[in-house]
Amino acid sequence: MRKGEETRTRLLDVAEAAVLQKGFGGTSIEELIAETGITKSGFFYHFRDKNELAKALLNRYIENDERIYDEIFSRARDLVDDPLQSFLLGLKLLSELLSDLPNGHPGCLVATVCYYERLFDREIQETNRNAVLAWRRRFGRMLREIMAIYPPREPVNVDQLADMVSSVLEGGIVLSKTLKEPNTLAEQVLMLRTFVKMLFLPVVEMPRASGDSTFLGSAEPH
Amino acid sequence: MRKGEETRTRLLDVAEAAVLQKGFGGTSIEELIAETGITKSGFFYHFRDKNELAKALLNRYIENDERIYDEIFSRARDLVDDPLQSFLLGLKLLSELLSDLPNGHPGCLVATVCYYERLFDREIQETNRNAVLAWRRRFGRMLREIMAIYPPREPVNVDQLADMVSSVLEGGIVLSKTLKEPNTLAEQVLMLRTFVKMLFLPVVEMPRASGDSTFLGSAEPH
DNA sequence: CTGGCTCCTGTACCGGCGGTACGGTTTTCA
DNA sequence: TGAAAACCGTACCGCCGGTACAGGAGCCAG
Repeated sequence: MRKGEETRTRLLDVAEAAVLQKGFGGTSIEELIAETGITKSGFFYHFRDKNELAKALLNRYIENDERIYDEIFSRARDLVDDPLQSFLLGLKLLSELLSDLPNGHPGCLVATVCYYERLFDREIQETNRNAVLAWRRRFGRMLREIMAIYPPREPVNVDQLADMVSSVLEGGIVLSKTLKEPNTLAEQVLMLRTFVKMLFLPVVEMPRASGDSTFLGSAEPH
Repeated sequence: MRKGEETRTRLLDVAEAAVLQKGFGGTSIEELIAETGITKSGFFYHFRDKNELAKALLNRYIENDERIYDEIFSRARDLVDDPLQSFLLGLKLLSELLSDLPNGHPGCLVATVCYYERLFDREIQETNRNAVLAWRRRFGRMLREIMAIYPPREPVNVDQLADMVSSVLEGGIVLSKTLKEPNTLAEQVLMLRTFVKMLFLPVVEMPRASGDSTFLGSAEPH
């Protein structure tokens, strides 16, 4: 029992890294068992076929993902009481966590599965769909709390705004990976944070004084 | 010459649809030639290997993508003179175009390639990277024009804001496909539009009266 | 100490697929 | 009409996913 779990975990670790770099179709079982150090029979002892490997991989990824969000936003909630400030802090913490990843975000399995729909059975697609719906509920819950206090400056649909968080994360990952700019993802999260801040925080007429206008209109040419 | 191009185009059409549904690794050459109605020899007459098919596929996709953006935003530019209003109109037109797709957006090849990096040579990855950089330049150019007139309400980096457009599009596609909700993508684009609007359009103290949702805000710059 | 369970290894085999090689054939256009 | 373009047919290779099945090492309860 103990030994089996350990091997299985190692196998999943190797598979996850490979799949995020080459996709499911591009990842061969033989390559996984070579790197894990087991035989083909060993692999098929743990997983009936590639589809079941994908299932286990996706479930594990989603669970881990949820855990991370739980930690971040509950910590933000502990530090700040106001729901808006707490959410903004959570986004800040998230962006810090993302920019601390040494080689950038490795990629999102949900997106990988999404671009592989026809290869897997309905169960996996349903799992994937539920993961995205869980994100919608999670961020939606927090946004509803905010909206109960802060009237949004523009009329917005809560679910769509919640989806915006997922969109920016998924899109940011694609950009970050494609550009090979690890920081882009974290920057996008901060940009989203600016959006939320602007949407809910009342306008304050700041005295035009201090020089905090770092980025304002000036970016590199070209 | 003429016939060859036609077959090649049909092959690329079939391949693009298949790749967006199953990824490169999940798409077999044999299945492509079966649907196109040619033989294996015919396939390898047009493309030396799968890598070259991917290259042609990606280049064609990017060109078409650029063409669509050109059309939309130049049309918006023709209709409205103000750079901000023109950009907002462009986003509106884009969202309409996206919600008019009968089966939703089929997927973005740039994202597919991004999740397949290790499978292709550097040339393809470079092509993909340049496509994203072209998006950054495109939206950045328009945003700079806007910023020359409208001071942003919050300090933002132009490139990061330009990337936000790409992020929301890429992320919206993932969400739309995963949720099987074709409209989600268009909604996300409109949400981004709200962001841009809020960021640049001056605050107007509206008398709390009628339904609010006018698309083109009616305020004058500055 | 023994039997049974978990966790594998080893070997053999199948069919599909990417890719190569190469000769032949039809179609197209100058 | 003739050469180039655009294929077709066939045969073959090696990798890979998957199946089948036999067996073995280690551990733990009775």
